[in-house]
Amino acid sequence: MNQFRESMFILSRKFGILNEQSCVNCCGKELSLVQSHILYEVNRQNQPSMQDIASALSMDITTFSRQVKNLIDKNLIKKTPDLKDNRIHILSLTDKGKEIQSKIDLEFNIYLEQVFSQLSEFERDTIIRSIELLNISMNKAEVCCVAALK
Amino acid sequence: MNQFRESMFILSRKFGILNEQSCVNCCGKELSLVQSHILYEVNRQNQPSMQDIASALSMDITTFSRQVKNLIDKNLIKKTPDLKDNRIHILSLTDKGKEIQSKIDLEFNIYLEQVFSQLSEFERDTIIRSIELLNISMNKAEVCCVAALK
DNA sequence: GATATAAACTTGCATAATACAAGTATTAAA
DNA sequence: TTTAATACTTGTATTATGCAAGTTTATATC
Repeated sequence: MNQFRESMFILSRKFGILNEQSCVNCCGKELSLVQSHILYEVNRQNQPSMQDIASALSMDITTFSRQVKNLIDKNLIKKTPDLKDNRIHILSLTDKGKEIQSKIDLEFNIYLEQVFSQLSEFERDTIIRSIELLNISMNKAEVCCVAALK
Repeated sequence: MNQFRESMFILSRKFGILNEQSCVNCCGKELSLVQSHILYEVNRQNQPSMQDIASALSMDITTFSRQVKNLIDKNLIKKTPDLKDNRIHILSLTDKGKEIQSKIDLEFNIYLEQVFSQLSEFERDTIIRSIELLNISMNKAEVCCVAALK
């Protein structure tokens, strides 16, 4: 139990560093880690609203609103009013946003390949399935506060 | 590869939320998440210096220095000069710090039990070993920037 | 159809977190 | 005995954060 928490703590931190490094390698100080997360998540989701992304990143909506403004100023994100409900703003990446996003992705994959090259096919599969299994059981367990993330 | 990143992204975020919730449940607004991480890490390591903890949490040393000051003001942490080298300050938890730390631990374990109760003994072991394996291969791979964390 | 309620954001504001530059104090190296 | 390096601290400016209170649009109630 404690062993698990400790390992997860370290893994999380390392994963964070990989993300940070990928972001820095790509864009230096032009883009913060949080902003790169927003690009990542907007790219990942389908026609997401502000709420969708903010809650996926568990960010306060007001903080998020301002970060989106920053990203629009940098011409990385677009905000389109929803046709059915004008309160909702759909987020999407601009061409430049897509470019940056895939550049970060590339940087990340370079690191990831180094990590995975240490492992056998079987180990890789086991790890990926383990992480997915863990996510699933977290979804089941925490109805109250963690269920929102999929 | 992308599947891995996506699952890890979600897992990291959920783990972060569990940590945050444990921290909030324990101490409300008395303690920030970062501060709880410091307590956790000081408790985990043996006679750690400022540098040790700052780098384990990949925090800037100046930011860390100020957070330590906050925690000393809250009477949760002690700073003792190293006998052999007076530049180095060894960190340790005060009694109150230990108390808070184990209270957060308790909160965290309640969540964790809910998660693990969804899983079989075998699944649990596989998950834990997978995460450890992943940590090990990350250590091997990233000599440059991630190797520091153990 | 008018009014009340709620949802999806935005902005004001005060506080906390961050990191660079430049400092002090102590130890190690030349 | 200088010189350099390490371990930390403080000054300062910038950014991030989140609550309160706002606007605008949609939904529910009568």
